[in-house]
Amino acid sequence: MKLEQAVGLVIRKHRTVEKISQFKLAELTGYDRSFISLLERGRRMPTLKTIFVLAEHLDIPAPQLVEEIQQLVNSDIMEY
Amino acid sequence: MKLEQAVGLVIRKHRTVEKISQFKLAELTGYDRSFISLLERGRRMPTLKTIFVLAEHLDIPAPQLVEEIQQLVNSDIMEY
DNA sequence: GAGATATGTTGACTATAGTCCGCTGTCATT
DNA sequence: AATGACAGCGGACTATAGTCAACATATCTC
Repeated sequence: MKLEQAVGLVIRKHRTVEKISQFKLAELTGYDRSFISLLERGRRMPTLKTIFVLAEHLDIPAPQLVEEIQQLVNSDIMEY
Repeated sequence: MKLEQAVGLVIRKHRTVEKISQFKLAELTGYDRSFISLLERGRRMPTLKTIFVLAEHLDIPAPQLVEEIQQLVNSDIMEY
């Protein structure tokens, strides 16, 4: 799977687990809601800083977030 | 410590451990040498993609690279 | 002291991360 | 059917990641 897609899936997964809306996550992190949407749909590649900020507010260590992303990238899961 | 500084230190550390020059790392990763220099001096915040590419050619898992960066950020080490 | 290697630095450029605002569609609730 | 919460999506914008060429300095070796 493409890196952008993996990033989006992992972010969305943790956001829904935390039961918060894109709006709320945007509010928490200080990012724009449309940007959160772009990230989750795999249309943007975040900087490392963004990963740290998101991880913090999704209550997950940044390295673990990256780990999950990497596992998705290395998997054979496809999108269509 | 600032995130950018931590990124720079960790990259440089692993590059020197691997005993390769900035030039060589640039060649391996496909990035510009001046960009490697900027990163190591904490003047640029890489995207997550860049982290993955660098990690691959520095022979270290990306999550571990991020882990080391986080530890530096959370430490009390100062630069002056 | 000339040449080779490694890094810093900078200025101008291109690509893309991230903002802001607004409109659309969907779904659930009343 | 109206309202409200939520997400997709667009265009136009600003900030910054990453390129490229060039010059400077330091060190080391011959």
